Amino acid sequence: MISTKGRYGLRVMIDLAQHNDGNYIPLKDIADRQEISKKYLEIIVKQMVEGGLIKGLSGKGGGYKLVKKPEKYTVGEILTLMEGTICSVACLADKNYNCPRRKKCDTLPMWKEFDGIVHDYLYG
Amino acid sequence: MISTKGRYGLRVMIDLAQHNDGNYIPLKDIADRQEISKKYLEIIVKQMVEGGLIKGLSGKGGGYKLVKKPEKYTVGEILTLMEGTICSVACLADKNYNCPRRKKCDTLPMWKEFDGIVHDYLYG
DNA sequence: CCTATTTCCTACTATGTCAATAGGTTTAAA
DNA sequence: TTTAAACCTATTGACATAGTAGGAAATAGG
Repeated sequence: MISTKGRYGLRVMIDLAQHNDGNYIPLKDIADRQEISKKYLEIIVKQMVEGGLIKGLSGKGGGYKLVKKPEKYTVGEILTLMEGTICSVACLADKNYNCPRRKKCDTLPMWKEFDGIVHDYLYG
Repeated sequence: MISTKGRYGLRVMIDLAQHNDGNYIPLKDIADRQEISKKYLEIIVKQMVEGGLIKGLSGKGGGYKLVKKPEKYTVGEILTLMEGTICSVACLADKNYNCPRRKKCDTLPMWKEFDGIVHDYLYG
């Protein structure tokens, strides 16, 4: 289940795309339009700045803006940043998670196929 | 992310299908084969009995068995029982969760389409 | 009837994540 | 220099996860 971080993060990105006129957009405006606590959004946009999805400018006239054209983003990259991973099962989420049963697991192939379908939709 | 309840539950179902000879299969055997704590599996199979996926028989010679033919089950129904829901976002999980923004939400149509694809794969 | 085996039941717990809130500091434009 | 904005650290209550513990009830076979 995608948490509020992923859902709100996506809505912030769409809001920024819809007001993508070159200016920095104050978080307050986004919070008002999206009806989400500005304080909580601060945590979310911070992650997005650190992840390189957007950039922020402090001070009067400051705010946030996209770093690339809206159409260059995928929902997948936004959700992956906010959620840490969008894998359906832990077995596939972390390369270091080497399940000792992976050679004989009857469900792993299904999970891999499922994960592929999810990825195709969100990144495609 | 599907939790251990969903993943283990599915593995129990497959194990029961692979040993579906009419006899009741003791949980100990399943736990040994699947290398999962029998105590933890008790919680999981209890849910599956209550959900009507399998039936249990107490006492010597007892255990668990499927209530219908293996091919009549879908992964979706098993995961839905174990996880409560397999919706990708809370906005779609609960009929009673009436988001006040649902009429104007820019992301809801995307989530609905995504959920449809997930559903098609898991129940199809 | 007795015993071994199995399900069934209640309770407990440590750890972590979620969804924020609170209050302040720094930055930069006008 | 004022103002408006990002930026930073910390805290919190509620809930879910992933089990563990110990026993009671049921049932088949001898």
